Amino acid sequence: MSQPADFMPTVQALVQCYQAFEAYSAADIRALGLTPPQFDIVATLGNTPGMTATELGDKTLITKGTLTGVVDRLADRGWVERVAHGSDRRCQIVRLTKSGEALFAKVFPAHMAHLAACFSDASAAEHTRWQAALRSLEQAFRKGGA
Amino acid sequence: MSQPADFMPTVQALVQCYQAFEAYSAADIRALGLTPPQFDIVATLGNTPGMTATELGDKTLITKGTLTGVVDRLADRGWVERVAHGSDRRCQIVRLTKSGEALFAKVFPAHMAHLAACFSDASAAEHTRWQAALRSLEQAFRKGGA
DNA sequence: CCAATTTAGTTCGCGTTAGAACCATTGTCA
DNA sequence: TGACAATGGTTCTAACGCGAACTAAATTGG
Repeated sequence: MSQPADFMPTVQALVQCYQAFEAYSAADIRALGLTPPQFDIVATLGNTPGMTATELGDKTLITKGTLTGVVDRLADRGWVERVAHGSDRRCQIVRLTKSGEALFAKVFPAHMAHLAACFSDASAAEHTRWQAALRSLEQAFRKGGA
Repeated sequence: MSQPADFMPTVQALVQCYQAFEAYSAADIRALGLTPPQFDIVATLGNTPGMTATELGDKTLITKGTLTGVVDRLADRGWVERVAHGSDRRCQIVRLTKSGEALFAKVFPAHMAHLAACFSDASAAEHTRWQAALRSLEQAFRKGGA
């Protein structure tokens, strides 16, 4: 049986790593005038013809209740719009407006460049190692719940 | 120069791994009748004589503005109390009440057991590998910000 | 073809979050 | 000692976050 002393350092390392990323990323996004979920949605809608709210929630891991409010605020600022779905009157397509596309063209490359700065001297082998570790750790949590 | 195609898979793996952990952990904590930050505070105060709010915030990574509200709700339920600091009238010591200690004795081992289930067949070598990967990735984000 | 179920989104309650403004107390230093 | 900065907490605002209850529309099964 696994003891707390064995696995807690791993859990703490995960939490601290994530929070370091989150702090680094969020500061940049806020400086660009968006919140992290707002950026997430604009980035997901960029270069697409739009998608249903459910699809958007699946891709961004934002639950539908939260999504309504985030999309509302983006719509208030004129960056996204809701249009009717052709065949299913329950659905609404959320898509970027012209102004939203301009925003995407500005903030997406800027944020990618900001993240790229962290990895300027990371090798492909390091990325492989990070991804392998993270995916196996993720599996542990998914399996544990089963 | 590092390209998004190189590092985005790593970032996505981190986010997904963290969210898998968070979902797994939070579901158990809520079933125990607490929210994740509340558990964090009770766990931090357990087996201690109490500490100042600032210290508590440092250990739990909860900002002071948020901490006031979380401690308020824990105090409303009778699990923690604020007592005056002997020498500095600005400080308040937050500590578990008798009832809070009983809660800690119940929920802390329960949650540790819940997490342990994820790692029942993880070797010490795997933990070492996970921690090394997470710490080096964390360094990338901290260095990037400098 | 109609009742029962499912699905899409919104709304609501409660709690968390960061950051900024604010007050009281303490520390610094000239 | 007396202005002035730093520190400890609270309060405020705007935005998330989840789960549950709710409405409307579509699907399914008899």
